[in-house]
Amino acid sequence: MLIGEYEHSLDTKGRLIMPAKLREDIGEKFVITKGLDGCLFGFSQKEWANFEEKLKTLPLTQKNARNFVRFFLSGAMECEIDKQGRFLIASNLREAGSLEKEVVIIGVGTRIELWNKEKWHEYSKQESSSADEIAENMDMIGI
Amino acid sequence: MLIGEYEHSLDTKGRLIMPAKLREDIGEKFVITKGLDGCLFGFSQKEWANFEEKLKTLPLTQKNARNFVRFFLSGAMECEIDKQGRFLIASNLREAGSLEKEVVIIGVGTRIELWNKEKWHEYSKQESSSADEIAENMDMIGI
DNA sequence: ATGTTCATATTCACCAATAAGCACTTCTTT
DNA sequence: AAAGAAGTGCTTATTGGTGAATATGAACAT
Repeated sequence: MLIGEYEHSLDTKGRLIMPAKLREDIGEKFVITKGLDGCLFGFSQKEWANFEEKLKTLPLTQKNARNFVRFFLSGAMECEIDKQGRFLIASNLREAGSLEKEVVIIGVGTRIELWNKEKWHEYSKQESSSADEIAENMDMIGI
Repeated sequence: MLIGEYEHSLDTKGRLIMPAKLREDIGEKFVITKGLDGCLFGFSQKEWANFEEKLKTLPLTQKNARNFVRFFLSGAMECEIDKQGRFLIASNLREAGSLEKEVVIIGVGTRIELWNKEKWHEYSKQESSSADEIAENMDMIGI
């Protein structure tokens, strides 16, 4: 289970540390893609296979679905973690995720997400302030 | 059953004593997350597993669900109690719970809560003054 | 009261994770 | 062939997490 929030920075070559606590779960090789809400997604090989399966079931006949599939697959790349715990993010993905220097890496259960630090704080500030909504959701799933 | 109110302080590295009376129930490993009303929640592994299962069923395609899952999982971490009865709280969670030095730990049945001491006293003062109101609500659940 | 035990507080030293800089290779472009 | 860009790997310094040692204080028994 991937959880937690970590802050690290890209080096001059566009590499990023994979936080030690996520390394085991994400695996030595994993896949990153363009994500939703302006971040990048990262999947372990297992979860990626899972995700691919789901994409395959979408009807090619629907434009929506075609777009959705294109978005994820065209924006995907395989990453490998080096001996020092870093991985390289291709420049097109760095751009897609607005990653410049400071990056926030979060674990979201079955995937990780990479965020531009400022964007993340903006986003999470906004979200956690809607505590009532959160409480309602908690109700829904029974906490 | 987790009950009681305890007051302890963070050491310079951000570690906190788990009160002896809570240790057995919460377990050696447990999970803390951002909570509501400005405190942190702590769940035993069993309670957390339950919660995780439910989160997994939420759809990636809905923004609401994404927000909710992000809030809890990115704000969660697994803690382990060391031989001396302490556990480390990651700095982002210390910040989220406004924990500086003095911390109040309370047992709330299925979970514990960590509060900034001052905030807790403020909150509980305010709440206990409305004890009548609470009593009325008890009606609701048939006490 | 005295000694004993247990829970907690505090400090220090060590080790692992990370940040940052640099050198080397490969590939592309000119 | 030379220069530049991009990718890979190494080395060093720093930070922060972990464990050990010790001190304090409360609860309890004698």
